[in-house]
Amino acid sequence: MDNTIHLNHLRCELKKFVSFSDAEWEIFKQYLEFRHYDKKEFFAVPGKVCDHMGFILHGAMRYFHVREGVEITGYFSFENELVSAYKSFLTRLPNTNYIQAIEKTTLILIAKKNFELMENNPAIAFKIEQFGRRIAEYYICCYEDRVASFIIQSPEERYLDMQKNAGEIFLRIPQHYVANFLGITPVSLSRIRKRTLKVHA
Amino acid sequence: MDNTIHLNHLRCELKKFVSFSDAEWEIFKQYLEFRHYDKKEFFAVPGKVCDHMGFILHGAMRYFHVREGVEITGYFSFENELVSAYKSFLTRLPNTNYIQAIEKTTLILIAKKNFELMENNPAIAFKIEQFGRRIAEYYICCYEDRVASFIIQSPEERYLDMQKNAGEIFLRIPQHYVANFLGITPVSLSRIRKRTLKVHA
DNA sequence: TCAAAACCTTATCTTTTGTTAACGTTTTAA
DNA sequence: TTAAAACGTTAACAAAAGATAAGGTTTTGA
Repeated sequence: MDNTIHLNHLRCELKKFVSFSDAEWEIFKQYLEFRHYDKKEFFAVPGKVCDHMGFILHGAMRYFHVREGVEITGYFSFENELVSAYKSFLTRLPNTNYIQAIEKTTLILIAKKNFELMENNPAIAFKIEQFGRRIAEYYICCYEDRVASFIIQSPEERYLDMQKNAGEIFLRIPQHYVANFLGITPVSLSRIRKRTLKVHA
Repeated sequence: MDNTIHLNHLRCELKKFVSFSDAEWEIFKQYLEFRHYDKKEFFAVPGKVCDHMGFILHGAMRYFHVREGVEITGYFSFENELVSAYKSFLTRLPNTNYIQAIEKTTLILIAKKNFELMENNPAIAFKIEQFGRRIAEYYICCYEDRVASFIIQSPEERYLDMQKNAGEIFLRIPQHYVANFLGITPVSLSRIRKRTLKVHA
């Protein structure tokens, strides 16, 4: 199978973090693997160290914790986004949540050990260091906003914001997952939807 | 004034991110400034780009938003921690919250422009890149836990966890600030305290 | 195709939180 | 030193959310 198209796509998408020279890209792409996940297949599970970072070519992933036997969804990732149990990937400590494909999903993977090989390869070490930094900084910006939303906004306001800014999500994700993401129960989200519908009608 | 002791202290504390060689440290420390903040003095305000990252030698800082004229506290930083409006510092976009000293506080500052100078100085660029990466990765791990706490835990559970793991905070921070940090109102925290007190009595 | 599972809504009841205000104590600053 | 401000608690009521269960629809998978 020829994956050239997908690798070029990846290189292009990664420009929002860092631009690889042709020489660097030749090295970098050697360390990538393609992997397909069926719906409901797991990318990461609790108790195991997360050894990979993935780039989503197509599909979607769901992050969730299990607490007293109940799944609580904390996050989603979609096409052209990265996916990883980042803390575990960074610290090599056992992961604490599940990451699962919620559609048929194809990832391009980078193994932690390959990351480390590149970090020790002078031809690409600096670029990898930049790459890792930009990714981390990008996610910090996202996290800053997300934490602020929990501090400043009510669940209803979070829902309305999400509907405005990420309405697409609702077309692909069951509402009871979205509810968890907003920090509330599915029943509560259903009520909020009913409430806010009347305002617009 | 001789700040050698404080600079050595900083170098030691930064080892949790990265170790500077003697040569690198000589360069790095040239770019640092000391600054004192009186109680209630601002490190960052909304609408202005945050141009510095600070290391707290002593004192404490409070992060808060103002919403409809009301202050909502989102975070604190203490001795030997970093302080910055990180997203603004990284993106050069106007900051959206206040960062204020809540005690007499002394910081060692790095200006963004000095960071950039070092990023372009071959003698230290790689180390700076590593430094920036490790800081970002460190905060990502913190944020991952903090977001999870909002998704998984009730306010009461967050309070009990905080009391267990960061009890020291309560000795220095007014409770109505802590309440915001937990995502609730001061009145609600007061009730939670009363409730949970009875369990232990 | 068809039974099972998943999903969303609704209802009921309980618990928790928000809001506002009052009160007493402590801290602050002139 | 002293008046003002800040702080924590409590009360009363309203609003919102959690828990549980039931019902109907849609999706899934054998």
